[in-house]
Parts: sequence; C-alpha cells; structure tokens
Amino acid sequence: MKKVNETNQVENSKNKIMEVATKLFAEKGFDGVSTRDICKQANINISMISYYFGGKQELYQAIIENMIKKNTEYIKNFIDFDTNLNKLSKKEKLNILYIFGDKMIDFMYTQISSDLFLFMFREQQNPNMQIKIPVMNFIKKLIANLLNIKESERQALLLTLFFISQINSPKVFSNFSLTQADKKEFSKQDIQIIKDNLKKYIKNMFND
Amino acid sequence: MKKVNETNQVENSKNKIMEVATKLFAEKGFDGVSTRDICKQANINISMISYYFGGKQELYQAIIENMIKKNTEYIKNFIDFDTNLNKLSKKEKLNILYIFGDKMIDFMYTQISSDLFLFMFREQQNPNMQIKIPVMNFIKKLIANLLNIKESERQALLLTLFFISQINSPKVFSNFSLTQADKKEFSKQDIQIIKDNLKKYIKNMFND
DNA sequence: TCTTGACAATCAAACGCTTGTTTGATATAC
DNA sequence: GTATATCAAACAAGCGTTTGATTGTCAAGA
Repeated sequence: MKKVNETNQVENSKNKIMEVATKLFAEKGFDGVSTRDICKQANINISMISYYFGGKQELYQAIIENMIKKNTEYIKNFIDFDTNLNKLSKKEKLNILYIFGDKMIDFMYTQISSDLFLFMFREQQNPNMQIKIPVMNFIKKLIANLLNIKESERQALLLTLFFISQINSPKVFSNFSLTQADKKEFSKQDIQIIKDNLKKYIKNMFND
Repeated sequence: MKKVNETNQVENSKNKIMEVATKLFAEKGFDGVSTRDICKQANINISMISYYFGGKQELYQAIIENMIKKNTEYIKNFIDFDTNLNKLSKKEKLNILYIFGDKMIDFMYTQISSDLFLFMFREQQNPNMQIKIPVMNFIKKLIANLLNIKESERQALLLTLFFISQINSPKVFSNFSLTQADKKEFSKQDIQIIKDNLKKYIKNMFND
C-alpha cells in the first residue's frame, strides 16, 4: 500500500527509524540491538531499514553523521571555526575554550536527545569508525595554538575537556552511577556548577 | 584425553580463555565477540567456555570480578580503606586523593593488561551490570567528607576524577584518538605530565 | 606390578534459535 | 499503468550451548 506520496511521509518513517535506533544503539551498542528490535519499537516493517538506508550498518552511519552535523552546526553559532587563531590574544583563545565547554554542556541538555551524546561517546571507542568531528579538530588546533606542548599532551588535554563536558550529561552520568540514588537528572543549579568547574579546569590548565 | 591431572593445566586453560576473552571484549564489547572467536584465538574447544564458566555471560562476569579484585588489592597497598576519615586533616584527605589518582594511572600502565581498564570503562556503561567497586565507594566517601556539597556534585566529581585517570591510559587514549598519528604509547615524561595535571585538577577542585 | 574402573579433559558434530537481508506480493498514488 | 511504499514470509549464516564419544590419568584391588 502506498500511504501518501508526500516526502513528509517518507521522512516521517525514516526519522522514526532513526529516532528509535538512536535510542536503542545508545542504550545497548551496535551489536546489542537487532533490526527487529528497532522495527518493532518504531512500528515499521523489517524490510524498511534495508529499503531506506541499505542496511543496519548504513543506518548506524547515518545516525552518527546526522548527530555530528547537528552538533557542528550548533557550535558554529557560537564559535567561528575559520578564525585566524594567530591574530587572537591568549585571553581571546581561552574565552573560546570557555564558550566551547559551556555550549557543549548546553547542547547535551537541550539540543537533540542526550542519547545522541552517549552514542557519540561510545562510538569513539569503535576502532572501525573513523568519522571526523570538525568541532574536535578546531579545538585541537586551538589548544596547539595556545600551548607549545607535545602532540600527546595536546591530545590528552583535548580528550579531557571533551570528556569532562560529556561525563556530566544526565544520561552518561546516570549510566556510570554507583547507586540508584544517583540516577537522577541535574537541576539548573547543578549544571551551572558543572560549567563553573569546567571553566576552572580550563583556566587552571592553560594559565599555570 | 586427559592431559595432565594437575590443577595447573586446568588453570592454564581457564586463564588462556580469560586472557583472550578480556582482550576481545575490551576491543569489541560483549555482543561484538562470539564464543567461537574466543576459542579460536585461545586454541581451545568451543565447549570449554560452558564447561569451565557455565557460559559466555558467566565468563564475562568472571573477568570483571577478577579485574576489580586485582585493582582493589593494588590500591589497598597505598590507601587504607578503613581509615577513619573524620580524624584526618583536609591536607591528609587531599593527599589520599593525590595518591589515588597517581596509583590508578600507574595501575593502568603497568598492572595487568591495559585492556582490562578499557573493559571496566566500557562495562560501567552497561546498565544491567551493577557490580560494586570498593575503590570507587571509598573515594566517594572521601569526597563527601572533604566537601559539604550536594550528592549530584559529589558524584560528578568522582566520575570526573575516575575518567581523567582512565582517559589517559594508552589503550583508551589510542581508541579515542582522532588521527593515526595520535595512536602511540606515552613516554614516562608524558605520564608524569598527566599525573601533574590530575593533581592540579584535584587541588583546584577542593581548595578554591 | 598389573589391571581395572571411575573420572577429568577435550573434541567434532549437531542443536535450536536469532541474526541481517531479500523476496515477491499487494496496496496506494498520480 | 507505472512508480512507490509496505508487508509477511523465507533465506542463509551465525549465534551460544549441548551432546556423546574419545582420550588420558590415577587410585584401588588383585
């Protein structure tokens, strides 16, 4: 049966699949989720994943690319990736780092589902997937420009910044918690504290 | 055929399975590894996983428990979990935190395979597994004793400390790297820098 | 000392089940 | 009437586990 031949209908089905798949992949990882799981929860026929995306792997890829694209666009609202770093003062560079941390945390709480970040987080551990994340590359350049340190330390610094902002997302936080009592959402005050801590960390890292 | 009826032989087979399984689970996650993969690499018959451990899930559990036990024993060499925290000064408490970070980083580099940590790291994301990690609970108590802050912030702080020390393990670091060039081991100097940074972070967190 | 029988360790093969994907039919739209 | 979207059913491959046979070991009895 052909429902309604408007692109909307197709996009609705595709989006529904991606939405459910994102949630499930985030929870259980790529191998932990079956195409049947996804289709059942999305109320969509088994064959549609292959029909729309080509296969499970391609659906996975599509989700990650979509997520990175959204994050990149979001961060671009606050940080200009084309900035000539050499023309900036140290204070200005540091300020970009503050904004980066601030906005990444906001992004996790408001933009898209926080599942996406847990997803991205997990994905980075998969050696087979080497998708470039423009935001990360820019920040890495920024760090390189700020500090005359070895590549390895630069990388460690970048990862630390990235992780600190991720760890504190409710979803990630919740999954890493030790007790049930910890499994709660953060308040706005909590978020502010996390932001301040991250800022302190950056300041401490680059000013000493 | 019965090879040699010494417990050694049995332990050798069991250890071989655990060793290979740990490596593979760390690389690809629980669902990403098949029992056939494990047995093939370990040069051991398919049926032996069920024979020795009961099944794949039980093998997984055994590995985690073993890893946590080793880590706990190692850390106990440097930190007394039974210390009455109320009798310590703030400086002494901070010192325990420094030692904790220091030794955790050392542990990742020297004790056992660094795979184990990537494993544990990933494992913490699995909502179905809620195994208690004594080291983490002690540090949490320490933080609670050090700072009169809300539970959520305490938890965030604990996770941040734990993650920072984990992120910088060569294995984790390597998997999170953006480029091939980053995929290298750290030198002793690098490790010292990481330790110093962690110490600065702790100092900054608790002294301000 | 030799034989015997219970037991431990290992194996190839088979089990039933789930997986991702494909198929061919059917319904709808323009 | 052609193209699109959806469906139930079937497909081969892979999964974790079990089976039943086989081999090696060693203590006990002759």
